[in-house]
Amino acid sequence: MASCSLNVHVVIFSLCEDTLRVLLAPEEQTLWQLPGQPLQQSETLESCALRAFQEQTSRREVYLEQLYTYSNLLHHTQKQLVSVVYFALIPANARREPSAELRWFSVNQLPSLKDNHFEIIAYALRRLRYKLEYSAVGFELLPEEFTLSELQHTYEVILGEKLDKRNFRRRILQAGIIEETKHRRTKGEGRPARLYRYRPDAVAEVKARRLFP
Amino acid sequence: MASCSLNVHVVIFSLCEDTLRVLLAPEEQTLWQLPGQPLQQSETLESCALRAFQEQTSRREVYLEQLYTYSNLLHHTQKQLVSVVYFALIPANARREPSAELRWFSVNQLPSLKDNHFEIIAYALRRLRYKLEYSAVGFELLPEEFTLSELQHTYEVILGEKLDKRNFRRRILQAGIIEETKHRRTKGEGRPARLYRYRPDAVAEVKARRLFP
DNA sequence: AGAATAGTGTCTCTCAGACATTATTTG
DNA sequence: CAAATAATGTCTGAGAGACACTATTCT
Repeated sequence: MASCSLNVHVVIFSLCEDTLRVLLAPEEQTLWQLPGQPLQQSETLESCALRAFQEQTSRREVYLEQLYTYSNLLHHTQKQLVSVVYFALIPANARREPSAELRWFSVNQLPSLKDNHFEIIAYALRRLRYKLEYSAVGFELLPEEFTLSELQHTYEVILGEKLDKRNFRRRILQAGIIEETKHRRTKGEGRPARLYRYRPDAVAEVKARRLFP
Repeated sequence: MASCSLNVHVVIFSLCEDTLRVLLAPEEQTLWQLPGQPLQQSETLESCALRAFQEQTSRREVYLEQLYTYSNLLHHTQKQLVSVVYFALIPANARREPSAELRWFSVNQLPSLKDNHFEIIAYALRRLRYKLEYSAVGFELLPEEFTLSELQHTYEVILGEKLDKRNFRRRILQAGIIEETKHRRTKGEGRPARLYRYRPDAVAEVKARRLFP
């Protein structure tokens, strides 16, 4: 194929101040876009996606997952636009001040976006919510050690609903994917909370209920 | 990016003679590959995928879903190979004799495959099995009207396990995604079976059980 | 002592899973 | 009437969901 520009974009989620946020780059005037770049000849799609937000995190390990590949026909220029989109999760503590002109936007208050980037973010959010229900992806937004209240709060922010504390604890514990540490965290107020950590040997994906059959 | 060849491949599943099969094209000697072709400038990814098996089916509507996008660095040629893979389902009755040199292979007895096509098929199969459990994708392999035994058999072949007849019927019926027709089918032997049809207004995706609520 | 947050147990109701017999047709 | 396939109902156990009080720390 003659002229195909292949770009890789990343939807980067993080939790700031009780809202789920997405990192966006300015496009022009009041128009924003997802961070992204053209695929280089010497890299895989994944390493290109990694590069796209490397400066945004101090973590070696980052949750990164391929989301979807979009194609757009730009009729006026007769150009074919192909974009491979990833989504990534960054814990608040591993985040740096956004470099350049990048800014964190709440998923509930997005600015005007380039191309179909709004649709892409909506899809990424749906996928994140969906994954939360059958895998252990929620930990990726938290520091290595966390309290159960923090974990529950993360779930609540992403799902956009309140959860029952006792049911949450019961299930997350008997799922066997986190383990106690010897540490506690105190906010200076109230009873200090026990810290937990994700069990690296845990089976993160759990079988979903079978609907059919 | 300078030289990127962007191909679209399709994993086409169908049910023949009690086995789940994949349509493959000969590559060279004893090596086979997934049907595919380079993306044209004037088409979207999806229409390119559709084109890749249009001659394989007489159906207007075909179940087609994007699977994953793979990138391969071919070190010796310094070329970048990007392949967007779709998977498709064709009902046995809508299938034609494979054109050209294409052949249907049982997923349990695949030949030697080009590049990472074995991995791709394995992933497509995993996805198909997974989808079967929370969506109504099984109908896409059957004619418009089908008996419950045929439907159950489809599930059994794909999942590779026997299912309980009563539980299967109970759940598939109370899920409300199929409806009775007035027709019956008889094989000439045994009691004729009632024919059902997929309800086009049905909500095919059902909520999965929440693991971590 | 009061404020703040952490931590804990029970009951009910739904639904998945196991299981065997009767009904209808054809030759 | 024999053979073949279709169709149907019940019981049990696991777990999701609703719900309120006690425990620990700090000031």
